[in-house]
Amino acid sequence: MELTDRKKQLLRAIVEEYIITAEPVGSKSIAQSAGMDISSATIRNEMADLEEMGYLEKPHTSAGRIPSPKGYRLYVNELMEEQRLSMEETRQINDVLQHKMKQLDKIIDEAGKIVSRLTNYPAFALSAGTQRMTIRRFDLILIDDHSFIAVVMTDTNAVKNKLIHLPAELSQSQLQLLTTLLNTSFTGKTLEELTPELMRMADHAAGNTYGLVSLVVSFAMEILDESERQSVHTSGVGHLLEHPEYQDVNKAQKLLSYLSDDPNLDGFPGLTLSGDENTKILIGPENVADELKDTSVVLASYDIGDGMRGVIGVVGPTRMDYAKVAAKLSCVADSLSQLFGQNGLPPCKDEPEQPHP
Amino acid sequence: MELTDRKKQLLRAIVEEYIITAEPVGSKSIAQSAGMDISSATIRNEMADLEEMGYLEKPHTSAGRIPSPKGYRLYVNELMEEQRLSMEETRQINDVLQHKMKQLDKIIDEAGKIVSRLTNYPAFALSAGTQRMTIRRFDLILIDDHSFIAVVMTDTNAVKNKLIHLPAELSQSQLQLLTTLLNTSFTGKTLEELTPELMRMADHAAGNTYGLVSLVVSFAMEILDESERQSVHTSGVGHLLEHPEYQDVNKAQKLLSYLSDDPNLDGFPGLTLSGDENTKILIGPENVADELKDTSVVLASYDIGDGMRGVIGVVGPTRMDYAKVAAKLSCVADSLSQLFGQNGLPPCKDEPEQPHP
DNA sequence: GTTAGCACTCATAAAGAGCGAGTGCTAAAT
DNA sequence: ATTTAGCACTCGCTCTTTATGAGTGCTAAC
Repeated sequence: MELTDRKKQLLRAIVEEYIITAEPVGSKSIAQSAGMDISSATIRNEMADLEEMGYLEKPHTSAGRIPSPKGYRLYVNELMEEQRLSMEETRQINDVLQHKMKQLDKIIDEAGKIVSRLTNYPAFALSAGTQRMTIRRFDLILIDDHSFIAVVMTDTNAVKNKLIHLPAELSQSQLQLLTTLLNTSFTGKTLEELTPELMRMADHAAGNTYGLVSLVVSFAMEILDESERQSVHTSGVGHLLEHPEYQDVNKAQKLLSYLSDDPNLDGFPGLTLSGDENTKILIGPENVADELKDTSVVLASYDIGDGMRGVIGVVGPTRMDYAKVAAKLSCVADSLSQLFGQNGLPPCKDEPEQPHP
Repeated sequence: MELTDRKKQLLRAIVEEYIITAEPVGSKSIAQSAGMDISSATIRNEMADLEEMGYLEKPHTSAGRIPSPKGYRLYVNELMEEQRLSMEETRQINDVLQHKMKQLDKIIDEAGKIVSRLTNYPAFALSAGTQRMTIRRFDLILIDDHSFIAVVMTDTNAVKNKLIHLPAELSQSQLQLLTTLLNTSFTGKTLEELTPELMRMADHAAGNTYGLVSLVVSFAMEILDESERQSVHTSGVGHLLEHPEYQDVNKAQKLLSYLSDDPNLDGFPGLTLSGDENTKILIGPENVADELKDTSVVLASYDIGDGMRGVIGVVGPTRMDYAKVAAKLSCVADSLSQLFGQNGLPPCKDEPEQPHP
């Protein structure tokens, strides 16, 4: 069977109608609304064809048709018009993001909230360290004779610190020595390389020194570990219930707990986003996670700098306004990329004000 | 009308029955179940009295009775038996908390999740800085000739840092000078005192130096501001839909968005927790926030050390197993207090391992 | 290839019937 | 003065029935 141009236009009309009304669409309403000048009977014939080809489905015999996942897929790939946001909308997105807090995870969280508010779907955001990180530099600051602060900077310029207390006394000169030791032996190493290095050191160092070193190094390992692990933030889960497909509490419940009780990362969408694509749409069964099998996900990725990418997305029924959602999402993603790219040092954004020269 | 002892026992039986079944309870079922040896007719009379006194309500003429908020209040205050958790349950709570991550906000988040899983109600956690904080100490670490890390330690021993880049060049000696300046002029000041101090300095300092100082100080102000602001984490919102009172999607929706789209702190429960109480129960209309008017909240507060207290709580229908929930919550709160109290320096918990002496 | 017409299907809404849990009241029993 | 048994009455549920109407598939004419 041939997928004629008219069939495509018809499919498009049906998808768009269904996106708005959430009701199965019948031949008649299409005949009236669509610009095409054909009768409902003809449309019925065409619709029967489209159904046979797998693009449409009937919820039951005497209802209208709804798009199948395959139908949505065709729509997304070929039929959908890229939606352009108004200046106003774009400005809003940028404003809020630029304005709000400066910490990486706060920004990401905030971005999720914006997306959710913008689209009326639950949103999620995950930051992914796709690359092996290493420690660039250690600094130790003496606080009093029983405690010091360890400051660790990674090669992606993230800086973390920790206050460490000791039972034994500690002098400035000891600390100096320690700093040198750390900076010569443990910089430039990945997470996996740190443990063996620590072992090697254990052999030819004083017990005392070794103890201190291992304290700081294990803190560094925590940081690397945490930064490389991906975590999901969801926001706006409440929006789910606004949509008619989730009036059924059971259905909503399932999805809701999947989203809010920190999702199992294994099947979570977005991890599979390959490097060259910026947005991705997963329709119904295309999702890996069981809980999302009749749910669609729209994803956009953004650049955090230094080879790291983050992913932000929304979750909703397969009847989703893909065009609009994709546009909004990609705007937010761009805005994020820009925000992070701004000074090449993402996790520690400078103040916009510069000191007097 | 007299509130006899029998009436109280009756009320208690009704509340407990209703907590389990979520159905209005009739005179007959009480007559059978309750240990009291009285007939259903007598119970009917008593129930009519209780209703007149405002402890019970009828959803409609020919249904059983359900407890009114006033009824729950009496139950909570006088009738409820303190629930004791099994050793096993207590151990679990402690284990998970002790085991999991070491960062303040992560712990709090985790605690929320545990509570939610434990009670099957959505939980929230908020950390409250009830006390004015000040900066105890500044350190600046030179990275290269255009950037340095500012490390700031508050009087509650929280340590934060930030990487700062400059257009102008920077030397180690300049940085040294700056550090001294900051430590003499800006330590021990509260958020409000910092701005005037900065102004004073502006008068008699070189423009260059002033610019640098103001960069670091405004970072310090951000920290103080953020630490003093309260924020809410919610978890397990999905559990809401498990309960029959939220089968009505509209009802659920309202509460859900209130909880998940960061709640307006103004009316949020828990802020009013006065110093001497450890747990608090807010029943239906006792809540300030409109969205919670027919919802109950159980709160427990825990000690973060240094005069700071955090609050953790769950949200659910007024038909809530107050005894059990309160017990679990208070166990988690104790566990948290202990966790933080452990070494007197909450936000920067040490490793459990100590270096060899 | 397109359209008009018509019989057929089937989800959904509205209306009615019957059920039964629960109440309030009255009158007898303790 | 309580307590209890008995009984008529209420009213939310559920189940069934009926009606409605949107939508389809098919056929025959254009």
